[in-house]
Amino acid sequence: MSTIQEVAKYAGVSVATVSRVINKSDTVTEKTRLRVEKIIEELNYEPSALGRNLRTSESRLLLVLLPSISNPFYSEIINGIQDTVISQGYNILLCETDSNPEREAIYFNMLRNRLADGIISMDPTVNKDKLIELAANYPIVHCSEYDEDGTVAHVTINNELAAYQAVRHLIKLGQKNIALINTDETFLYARERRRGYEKALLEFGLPIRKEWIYHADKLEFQRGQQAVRKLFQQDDKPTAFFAVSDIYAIGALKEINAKGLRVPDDIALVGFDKISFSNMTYPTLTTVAQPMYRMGCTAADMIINKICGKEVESIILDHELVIREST
Amino acid sequence: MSTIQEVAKYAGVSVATVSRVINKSDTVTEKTRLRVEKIIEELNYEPSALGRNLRTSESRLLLVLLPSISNPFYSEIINGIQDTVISQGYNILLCETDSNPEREAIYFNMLRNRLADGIISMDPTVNKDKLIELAANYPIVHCSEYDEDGTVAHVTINNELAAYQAVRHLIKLGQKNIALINTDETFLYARERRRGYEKALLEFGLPIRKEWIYHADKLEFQRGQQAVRKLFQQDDKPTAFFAVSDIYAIGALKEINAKGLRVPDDIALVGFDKISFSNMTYPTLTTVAQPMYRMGCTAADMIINKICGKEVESIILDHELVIREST
DNA sequence: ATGAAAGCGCTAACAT
DNA sequence: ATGTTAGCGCTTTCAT
Repeated sequence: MSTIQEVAKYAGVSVATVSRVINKSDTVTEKTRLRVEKIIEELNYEPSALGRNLRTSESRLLLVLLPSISNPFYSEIINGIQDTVISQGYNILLCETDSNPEREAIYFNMLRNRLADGIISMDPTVNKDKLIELAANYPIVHCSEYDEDGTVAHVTINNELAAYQAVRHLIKLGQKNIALINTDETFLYARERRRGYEKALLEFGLPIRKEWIYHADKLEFQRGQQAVRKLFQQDDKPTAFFAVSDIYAIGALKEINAKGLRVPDDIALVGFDKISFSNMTYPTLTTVAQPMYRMGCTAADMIINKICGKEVESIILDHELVIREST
Repeated sequence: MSTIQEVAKYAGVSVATVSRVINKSDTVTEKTRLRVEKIIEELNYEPSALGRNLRTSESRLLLVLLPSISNPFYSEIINGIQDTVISQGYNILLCETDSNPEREAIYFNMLRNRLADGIISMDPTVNKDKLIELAANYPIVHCSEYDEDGTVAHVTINNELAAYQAVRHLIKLGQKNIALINTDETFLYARERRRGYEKALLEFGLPIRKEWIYHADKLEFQRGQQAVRKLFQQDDKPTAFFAVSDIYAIGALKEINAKGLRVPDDIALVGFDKISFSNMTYPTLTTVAQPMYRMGCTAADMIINKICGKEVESIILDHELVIREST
């Protein structure tokens, strides 16, 4: 690997001039520029980001933290982020945390280390204190998930309202026995969606039955199957399910079909996220669509503004209930 | 952010000693070590990776290139990589290329830049010349996909054999009219699996019919639906499908169901990859399982060995035909 | 056991 | 328009 020194030497100029050529300063004569560029080409020289970053103390790298890449929900968000940051000269690196505090700490450290300029986190706040402390000194925004106490700027949807509308939709269809398939309530969205579910029930005079609220721990299809199995073991069986993720809804659907019951005639079902799978099931899934691409773009704009020292406000985007065959 | 200088100053020692404490050198007295550690704690000091990397010229960061994170096939591979590299003091950054040469170039440059120590690529070789040139000077291994001309070490399965076995399975079930739903043949696995498909047909005296080989361009469910639609427009209709990805197979299944045909009675169907969703469909999908986790571990071992200057050999892992309800 | 000092590759302030 | 030089934060060699 050649260095700026070698380029300078062979081009017969100083390193400063080479640096000027690389950084497109306009105070270099055409002739010099061409000579330097020729040498750069010949030596196959590439400026070391390490040296540059150490000097400028910026890396133009953004970290995107996500619990797991196997949830297709994140894909579109990432596309939005990617498209937005690239146009601004940044790049993103995806960091899978598994919601594991140790892994999270590694990525947090990359920020303190100056290896990255900012973090877009889609992770529930595993290490809350650390995050808040970090966010005070470094650019961090939350996307989709966020910290309820609210010191960190975020972009998200109104999860409570979305869940409320989904459940109200079921109730208006005549459903009275609606179970909730929820995820781990360390996720804020899980807590919010439960609230929306409960609010809808209360509003229509339906009882909130603890035994009809199922908590899955991992976001896997199998957990949706398990949920249905468990809920159907009870004497009083629900006739409708609201799942906080399409992943669970798809698992639930599989189990309902396996029991010989028909959706939506015997059992109604609503999911959340409108992942692409949700349109491949039989029947297709009623679900809540989030503006994922736009959410990604927004998060990207926010983090870049933050890096530039601007104040950024949290943003709530619109969602939409997409009614398909399962209700 | 505090620096090593400040720590040295407050601890009343030289920066060299602080460095020794950080790097756990054993030539520091207990007493000094404790004093320095106390100051590090107090100042909330974190060594700058930038300074360190510039000095040691290593980053302990590995890049993992993948075409798209929305294909669940990659998830398990990444888990394998992650688990392996962490134990060796490395970290990975996921880079979504969209098989776009420009994006790929960005990540290639991170390697030349010394921002990363090595690349595990699951991308088809978009920019072949560049890759080969790079691989000559930097640690790169291919995982799953690879370069047929073979200068870059890789870990993969025998795609041709796997496809052959899948199709043979259909033939032994009495199927004579088997269509292939393939992906873009810039992917080597697409070319190999087609070869396996053709080999099986030839071996059992069945004709290879060009019009029964469908090429989808993007890896989306919809393409599987389209494939079936297209293939069914023909006068001579296939009665079985071999799809080179579960994604296509799932789309195909949806379309077959929509036509009122039954799987496997009317139409038989085999997929590839054994993604988790392939067990959620009705009926469940016969598919080819790859040892994804192990593939990830192997790729990780290979790249680390390469970084350490060792010679590494390409490796072929075993696959397995998983027979389920769709055949 | 510890310190002084060089230097990794680069940018930018200052000098010419 | 170009060169000289300091210094970003760290590790490591060589002295002491």
